[in-house]
Amino acid sequence: MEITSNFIKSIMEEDLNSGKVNEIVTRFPPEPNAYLHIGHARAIITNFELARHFGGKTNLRFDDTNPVKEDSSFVEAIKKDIEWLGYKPANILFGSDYFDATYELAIKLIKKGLAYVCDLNPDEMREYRGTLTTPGKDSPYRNRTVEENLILFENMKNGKYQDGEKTLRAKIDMSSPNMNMRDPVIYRIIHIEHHNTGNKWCIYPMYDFAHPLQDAFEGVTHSLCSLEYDDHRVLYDWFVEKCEMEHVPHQYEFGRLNITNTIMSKRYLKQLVDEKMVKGYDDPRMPTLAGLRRRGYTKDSIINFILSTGLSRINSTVSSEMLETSLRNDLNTKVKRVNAVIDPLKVIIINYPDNNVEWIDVDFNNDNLDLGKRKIAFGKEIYIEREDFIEEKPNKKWKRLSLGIEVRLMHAYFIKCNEVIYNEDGSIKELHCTYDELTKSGSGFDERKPNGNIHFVEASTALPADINLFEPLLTDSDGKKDLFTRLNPNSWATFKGFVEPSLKDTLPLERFQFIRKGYFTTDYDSKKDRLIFNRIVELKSSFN
RNA sequence: UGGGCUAUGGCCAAGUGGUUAAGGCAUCGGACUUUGACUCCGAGAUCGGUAGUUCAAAUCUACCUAGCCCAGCCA
Repeated sequence: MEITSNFIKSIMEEDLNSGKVNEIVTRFPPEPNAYLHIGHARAIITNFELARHFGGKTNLRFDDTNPVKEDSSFVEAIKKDIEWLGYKPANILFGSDYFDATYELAIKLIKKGLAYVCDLNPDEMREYRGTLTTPGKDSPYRNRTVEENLILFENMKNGKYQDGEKTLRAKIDMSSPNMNMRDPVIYRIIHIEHHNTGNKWCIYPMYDFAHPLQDAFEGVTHSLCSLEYDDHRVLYDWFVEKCEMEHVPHQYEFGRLNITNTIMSKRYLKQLVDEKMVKGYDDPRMPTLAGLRRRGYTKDSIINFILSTGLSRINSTVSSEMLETSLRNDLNTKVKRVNAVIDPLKVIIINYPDNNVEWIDVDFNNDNLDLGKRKIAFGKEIYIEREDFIEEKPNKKWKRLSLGIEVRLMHAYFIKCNEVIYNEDGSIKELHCTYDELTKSGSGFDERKPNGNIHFVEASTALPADINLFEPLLTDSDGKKDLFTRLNPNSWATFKGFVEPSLKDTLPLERFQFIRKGYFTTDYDSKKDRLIFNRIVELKSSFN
């Protein structure tokens, strides 16, 4: 799928045509403090696809300017996710690669009288900043001399002060209606080991200062970010200008992507993992890229989904059905379609010979014959889906099995149900049916139509399997409620089912359509003697 | 009268003065069907509101309304 028309694409076209830039250079700048989720996929895909469309390039740059929150384990996870999506960064970089250069630029600002060391503590600074409707007032330290600031800043760098004791601030305008311009902090003191630079530094640049400079260092032309940075843009431009950067990058903002029934908050995702409400960041119910991968989503389904949602300056919420549709479209003709019974109900064909199993040749996928054929078994005892039987046909629309009703077992015979055998508790134990030898599939029989077609597996040859079905993690979307009270107790259900013999040697992440039941993938933990499948999505259904 | 941003069918989203206002998802009809799947037909908006400019406006102007973001030494 080609990236659709959007406002950023238009800007890039104009910039290329006007000669403002010779090449499109973008970057994806994750902070290595969490796993990437489907919301991040929009940023990744937009940056990479746009650059690719124009023959440009994209860097992966870890925004690691705050060592108290960041960790190299996240660096590896993020790299893996991007690689999985199929994108190859032109360069893999770290904000911390530029700490020396950034430090020099801070000194440059001091020398130009545009930055000063401030002794205000956090409470005082908040007080001096003013409010949304009232201007702030100048820090008492605002007019220190360049010489004094230079010495103080060097002392900061050399570890002469405690965390929080001093900051370096840009000298802009304490009465600006834009809070970001009220002398923002650009360096703070943090005595903690950094995952990349170790203990070399005890001062770290703030995002607003570091980010535009990093973009400029790398020759980024179009720096894409989300809407909430809109009123940081003037500050972004201020730093690029005042630091006299050779390359002048420009920031453009787009809206975040939300999906219905999906948790898109780093904090909540972390809480789910930390409090063991899920089995980790790659739990198949998680909207992390790692979780979606384990769930069985293909990278193409995710990319196509993102591209199909478009891009604008609106924070949008698209239906989760769109993601599901994208997966179905991707897999429909690509994967084998096989028989699996998730919630088995035993059926005995009373007029079929004992101890006999016949094998039937069947295409793996009618719509893609290249996938080949396999043999499916039929015999005296079979399993069908418990939900495919109701004693009394409820209405004319019911296209499954009922007492006295005849259906076709796909690729095999018509069967008619004659008797229901019950357990002591009144539940259905098994069904006694008869089959009609004349109705064998492929025989050309057309004397009568069955009341629908259902799938089955032959009992003696079927492979037992754990089949996991998922529902959304939360029961509602009221973000005000406590996470615990919103948890969906049915988000993970495991069934003891059976699959057809052709799945004997399946490997993790192989994908199938279980006929009439949805798309499934073989779980990472699946073994030859203990098959495990995860449902990716159900098939679309106009029933119910 | 703090600043900024946004407003096209149920959800996304093209469209930048002249088109019957693209497309996708969802929905509702219908055809087909050995998956109630797929596929194929068909159905739906006058563009937040009001007033203007113009031969002509979703596209320009003004005003209004609604929503989102900003007061971290987070990003």
